[in-house]
Amino acid sequence: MDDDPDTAPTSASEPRARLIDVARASGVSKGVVSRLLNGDETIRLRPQTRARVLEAAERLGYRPHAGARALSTARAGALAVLVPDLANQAYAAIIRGVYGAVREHGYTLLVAEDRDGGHEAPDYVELVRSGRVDGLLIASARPGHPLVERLTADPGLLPHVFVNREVSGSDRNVGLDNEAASALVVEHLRGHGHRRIAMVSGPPRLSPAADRLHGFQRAMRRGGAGPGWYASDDFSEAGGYRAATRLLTAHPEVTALYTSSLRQAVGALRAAREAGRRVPQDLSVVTYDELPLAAFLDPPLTTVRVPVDALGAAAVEALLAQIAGEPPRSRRISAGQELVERSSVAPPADG
Amino acid sequence: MDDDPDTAPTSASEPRARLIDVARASGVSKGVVSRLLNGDETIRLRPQTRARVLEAAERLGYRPHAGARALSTARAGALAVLVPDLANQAYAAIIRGVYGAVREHGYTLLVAEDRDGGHEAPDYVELVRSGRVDGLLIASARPGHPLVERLTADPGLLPHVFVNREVSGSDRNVGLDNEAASALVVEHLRGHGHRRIAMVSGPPRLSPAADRLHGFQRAMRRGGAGPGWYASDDFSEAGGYRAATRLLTAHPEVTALYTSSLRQAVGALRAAREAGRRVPQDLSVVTYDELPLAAFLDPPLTTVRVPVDALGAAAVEALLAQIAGEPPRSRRISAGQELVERSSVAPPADG
DNA sequence: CTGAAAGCGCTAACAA
DNA sequence: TTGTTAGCGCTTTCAG
Repeated sequence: MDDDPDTAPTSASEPRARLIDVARASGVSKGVVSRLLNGDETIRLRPQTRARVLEAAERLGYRPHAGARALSTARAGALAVLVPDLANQAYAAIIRGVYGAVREHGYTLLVAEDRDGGHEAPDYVELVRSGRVDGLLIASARPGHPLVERLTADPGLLPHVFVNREVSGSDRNVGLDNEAASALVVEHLRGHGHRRIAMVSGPPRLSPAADRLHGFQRAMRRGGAGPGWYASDDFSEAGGYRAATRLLTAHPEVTALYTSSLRQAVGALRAAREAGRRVPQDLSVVTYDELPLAAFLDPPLTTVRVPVDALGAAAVEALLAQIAGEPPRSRRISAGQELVERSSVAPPADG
Repeated sequence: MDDDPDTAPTSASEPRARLIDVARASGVSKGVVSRLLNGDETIRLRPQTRARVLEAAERLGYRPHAGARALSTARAGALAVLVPDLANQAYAAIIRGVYGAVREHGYTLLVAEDRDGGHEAPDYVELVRSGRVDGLLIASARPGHPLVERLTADPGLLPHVFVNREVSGSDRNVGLDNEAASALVVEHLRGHGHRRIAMVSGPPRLSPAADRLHGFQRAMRRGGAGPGWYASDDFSEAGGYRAATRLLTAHPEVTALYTSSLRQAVGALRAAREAGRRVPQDLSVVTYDELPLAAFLDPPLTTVRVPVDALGAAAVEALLAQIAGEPPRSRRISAGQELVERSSVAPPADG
């Protein structure tokens, strides 16, 4: 993969080496070079020929032209990932997970921000139809999203998977076990003696939010303490602030708060301050999203870490399988969730 | 640009329409369609022919194949932007700025994370040499970076600009006026009566960090209060924490802190807490990076906003000019900096 | 085992 | 004003 910058022709004036240049330099035909370089198993060269070709390719710094290849194979060799918000670290984590997997498969990744109120949204379908990418990893699904609606109406339109956010009715969802993550939190809190737990939930129509809430309620009921309270709002700081404020005023007896995103946690922390409640002495807080910031908040937050890399890998594999013509199927990653304990959880004041 | 999803052929089975399909459907030749669709001025069709072609293209949902076009024009129609850290909101802002400009020029943008300790770094040169993109917007430059060194040794290797982080000796830097931003902060603080101001600076070898520090010192001297104190560390939460701690213990007389990034500010806030200093009563804080999080910290932080969109636009323009064959030249955006006042600044306790 | 040649979809130079 | 045609660089089938 790597080439040596010292031997490769790097000067601007020097035109890029083409397949035919390598062929000529090594005294064989284009076909041979192509097949060899692409790892064609059926090709049987005598060792010295093979070495000669390889050496020439190396020496000339040969790189296949992506466009030419795309033209003749009808494959772009690239995938695109759509995230709703680039400024959100949680999506950066998803992108990284996806990126690693994409590279491992020798593909290029195109990252696009598919914002909610996005001005005139770019046409992602076009990305595929123009042959720039072979398929879409969609992490920005939401009800009413034009692309999602088009895709649910006609799933065969283009290869795609929905990452993290599931689309009901689709057989191309790749997600995490959000319910289990919530259960982990509830168990942790109960283990510390909390019974009156409230949850700051996300937008109810977004599947991860709904699943986290559902998991929370199930775990609470399982613990025999009723479903607990909750308030839904945006995944943002402002959303967390509002929801936590509502919760804390309506149910002052709450001793622990579980927020659905780190950004919400930041807002909830502010709400707690304004309500005059110290964390963790007067209120314990646990949040979804294990990110560096969590360790630097006041106090450092206990979080649930979820296997984002595995998510990315699974999503890419599902998409590639689809591109290869296999029938689509949804997947859920459930292993690898864990609690990261810091200092935002303490036993409730009244035991 | 937009096509109507209802009339365009969306079914998977339907093969994509090619240029020749449009030509046949409208009874003209490929050349005509190509020239018309590409806005060739010299072409003079009779109105009804033109309408017929346009209608056919629309009806068939024609999208030029990016690879084929790249092959015949020797242009990919795409650019790549390299950022050091996707999880950093500051770079998300840069990406957005760049993205807008790229779209306006009808190009596609490829976002890549070019991490410092990045495992085996992908070969970004390859991105260009393989014809996948036409040039690189590099926001991840740092001393010792292999790509940067290669590019300074041989700038003609590929079209590129260094965004935000300048590379000394290069004539392809597009940056902000970091010194002016710092001056703004110092003036604001002095206006509130502060004289003993310290700065939490970034890695000294990164140009924005050095420039911000330099601007700080100049502004301080200009105010006749000596250069002020400073401590350098990473742009991260941990870096801000360490530097602020050092500053606060070595110079307890400091009444105001200026941090070089929002992440540093988060760490500095923690350091202040641990030093028993309330913000802003005992210590005022102002930071670089105007981002949503700033409003939700405790207390909400006063920040400097810098014109990131203009940065992106200028960078893209510079790169496109270079691709078009114009001689490269560096640019600096200086207008549009402003202070966003929140509640982390108060007059010093001792006047 | 290796070479030749067709063709992927598009642009642009040249004819008509 | 519009049509024809020769590539762009690569893969792949089919001969040799």
